[in-house]
Amino acid sequence: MSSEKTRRKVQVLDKTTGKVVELEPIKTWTLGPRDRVKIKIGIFKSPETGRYFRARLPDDYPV
DNA sequence: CTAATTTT
DNA sequence: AAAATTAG
Repeated sequence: MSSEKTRRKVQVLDKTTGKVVELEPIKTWTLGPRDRVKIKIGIFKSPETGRYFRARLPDDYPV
């Protein structure tokens, strides 16, 4: 549906406000070149500004 | 630059 | 089509 599995809240730095907030990602995916270690990315919408922003997720986030 | 993904 | 996200 949204991401996959039980999406939980993550502490992320809201790049639009500069504040740290706990949000659920709209969607998450892994990012990285084929032969490199991949990182996890989530897309969020700031509750303050309504702006979208992406942020890295913890490596153990259920994607 | 490469990777995926979405919003602008 | 561009930007943004991380790091090797």
